[in-house]
Amino acid sequence: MEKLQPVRGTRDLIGEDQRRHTQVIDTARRIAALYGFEEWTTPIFEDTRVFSRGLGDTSDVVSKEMYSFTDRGGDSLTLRPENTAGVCRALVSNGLAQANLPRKVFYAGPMFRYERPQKGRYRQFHQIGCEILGAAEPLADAEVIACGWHIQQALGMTEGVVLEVNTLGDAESRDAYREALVAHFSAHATALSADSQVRLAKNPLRILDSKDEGDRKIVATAPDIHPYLTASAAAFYAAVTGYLTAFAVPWRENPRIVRGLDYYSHTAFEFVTDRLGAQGTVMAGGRYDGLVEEMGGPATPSVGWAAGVERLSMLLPEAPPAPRPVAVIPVTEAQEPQALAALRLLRSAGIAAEIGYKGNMKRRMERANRIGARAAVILGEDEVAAGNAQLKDLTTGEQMLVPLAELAALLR
RNA sequence: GCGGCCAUAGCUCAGCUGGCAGAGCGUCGGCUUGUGGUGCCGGAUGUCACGGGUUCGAGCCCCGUUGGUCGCCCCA
Repeated sequence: MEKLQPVRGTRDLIGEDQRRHTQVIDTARRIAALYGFEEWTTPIFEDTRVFSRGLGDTSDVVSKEMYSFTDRGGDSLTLRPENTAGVCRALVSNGLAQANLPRKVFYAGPMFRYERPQKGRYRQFHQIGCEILGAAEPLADAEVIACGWHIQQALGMTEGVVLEVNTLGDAESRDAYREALVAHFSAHATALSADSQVRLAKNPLRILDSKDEGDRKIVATAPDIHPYLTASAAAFYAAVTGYLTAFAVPWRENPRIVRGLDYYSHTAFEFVTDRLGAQGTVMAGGRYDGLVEEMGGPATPSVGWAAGVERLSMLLPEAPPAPRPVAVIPVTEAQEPQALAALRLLRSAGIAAEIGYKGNMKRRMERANRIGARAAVILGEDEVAAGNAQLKDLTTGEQMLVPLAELAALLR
């Protein structure tokens, strides 16, 4: 029979991998709650239009990178490639866009993109994210970034990670900037890489993050957006960065950060590291003032970010340790009832405890060691008769006789 | 969609110019019938990724496929 393997770009989370994953999500959930975010869970698949609206036709995203399928009712459905669109759709579907804004949403869960896997990049991967829906104020941008920064701090990974911030301005600023960029790159068109010559026609902003050596020289002399900002867009950017400083979040300006889609405006930011090969972005986000309208809701200015759990897991300074239970060991079968009673006692006291299902005492000791038990509670005929147990510390090897009544307190 | 590198035991890997399939770790058993982890002795484990080809003979050479990995494209 053919050996079954996980499908390309998917993987199992077991042992240390799962503990890292859990730590990232639990920590993010806890910190996000401190900032007033409530957790939402939206469906893993949606009507394809939830994701295709607003994407336009400038990229391969819709045609090549979504897991889309037709269900038995003939509807086109898509496994969610990201969760911002789903959250915006949920806001509208549940009638929440009408009142009580802004709404602050945290989410965590699997996402799916049909891509070639590489370091930190999978076909089923996991994201956490925070969105503030219905807030046009720059304080919202700064707060959502501060929350992301705080999560990374709580995970102990801010060493080597830098927050880069830029603005895309408003529509008027961006149109002017795009024109200037096209003029600059057109003047060097023949020197551009083949990829970038295509970008020049399709999505000129993307030339700014080309990895081609020759392109980079031309990019270096390309204009920044800042001279093209309208007065109000410039004021918005100044307010966001001022609030970041007030929140004590270290940041630096990177005028090369862009976004490809039209519904983005103003703030764009990325937390980047050089420790993940080609996949240097750890957490990325920005302001999207047009997306909720794309979902059929009212104009709802919003800002948020998403982060890949796999990448955050790889950056954890150390793996969370495996839990170390207490092993309860009857010396012979005759002590099994007392062993079960001790198990119950320990678990009721909130102490993780295990019992082997078979084997003599030696086997059970070996198993206790293998599962990483921190202590063994050994119940023999003599101990049981006197209401005692042997309590053995499996790290030091020290063993002492203790009354059963004191067990839980000694192991807490 | 495109390219570089890789694929031998559960894991990490060695395998000479093409000549009997190997090591360490792990695992199992024993030394030790009321004590793990450290010691000593012993055992088991392979479609050498898959399919073709060359050869007296292929883990090794050639072609293809699949998978992994690192990049490119893309990155909502």
